[in-house]
Amino acid sequence: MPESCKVESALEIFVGKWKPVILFHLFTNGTMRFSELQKAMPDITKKMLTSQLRELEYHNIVHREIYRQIPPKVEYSITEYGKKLTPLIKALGEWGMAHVQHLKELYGEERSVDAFEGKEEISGA
Amino acid sequence: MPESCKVESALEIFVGKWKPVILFHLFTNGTMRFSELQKAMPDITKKMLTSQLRELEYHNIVHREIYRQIPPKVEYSITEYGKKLTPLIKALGEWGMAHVQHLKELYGEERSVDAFEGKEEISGA
DNA sequence: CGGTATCCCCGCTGATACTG
DNA sequence: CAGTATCAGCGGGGATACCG
Repeated sequence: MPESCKVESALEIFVGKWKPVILFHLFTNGTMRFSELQKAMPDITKKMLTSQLRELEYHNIVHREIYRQIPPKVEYSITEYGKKLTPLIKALGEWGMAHVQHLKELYGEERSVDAFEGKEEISGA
Repeated sequence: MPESCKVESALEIFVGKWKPVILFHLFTNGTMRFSELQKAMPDITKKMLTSQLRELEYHNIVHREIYRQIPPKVEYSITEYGKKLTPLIKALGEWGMAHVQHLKELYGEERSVDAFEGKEEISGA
C-alpha cells in the first residue's frame, strides 16, 4: 500500500460537506443533542445532519447515545478513538488561521475573509 | 467569523478527489513534471490532473514552471507558502497510519486494508 | 509533451413531507 | 424530538477526442 493512501484514508473521515463543522462543534462542546447541533448549524438539513453523523459513527469517530423516552433524546459525542483526531483538527485549525491571515495580507482587511472561501452562509457556535 | 470556518477553509485546499495524493507526491519527490505525476497516479485523467493542479496553483500551494521548448516541459513543485502545510500533511499521514492499524485490529490482517477504503485502484510512488 | 474541448453520468446534496 | 421517505437538481468527475 502506497504511503499516499494513508493521507487519503485520513481524508475519508472528512469527506462530506458538513463533517468538519460537526466535528468542530462536538470537539468544542463535548456532548450535544441532535437539536443542539441543528441550532449550531442552522443551514444543515436533518437529512444531512443524520447521514453525516451516521458516517462518523460508522467510522467510530462519534458516539450516539439514545435515551429511550418520550420525547426522544439522542446525544452525540466524540469517541475515545475519535479524540485521536485532536492533533489533526488542531493542525487543520491552525493552518486555517494562518491561511486566513495570509489572504488578509494579500487582499486587505476590509473584505470579509469568509467571502474568500464562499462561506458566508456558514454560521458557527 | 466562527472558528469552525478556519477548519473549513483549511479543508478547501484538499477538496477534490486527487489533491491529497498530488500533494503527497510533490512533498515526497520535490519537483515533478506533468508526465511524472501521471505515471505516479495512473488512474487520474489529464483533465483532472490539470484542474487539480490549477486549483492548487490558484491557492498558492503549488508552483508551475513552464519551459518554453519543443517538446514542452512543465514542472510542478510546492511553494514556500505551500510548505507550511507540512505539519498538516504529516498529521494527516500519521493519523492515517494509526487509522489503518486500527482497522487491522478490528477486522484482521488478512484483508487488504486498501479494500476498507475502496482504494484498490490507487497506486502510489 | 502537456494540455483543451465535449459529452455525459451518477451520487451528493437540498426541499419537503411524513412518522414513532 | 429525532428522525425516515421521496423526489429532484446540479456539478464534480470520468471517457474520449483533438490541439499548439
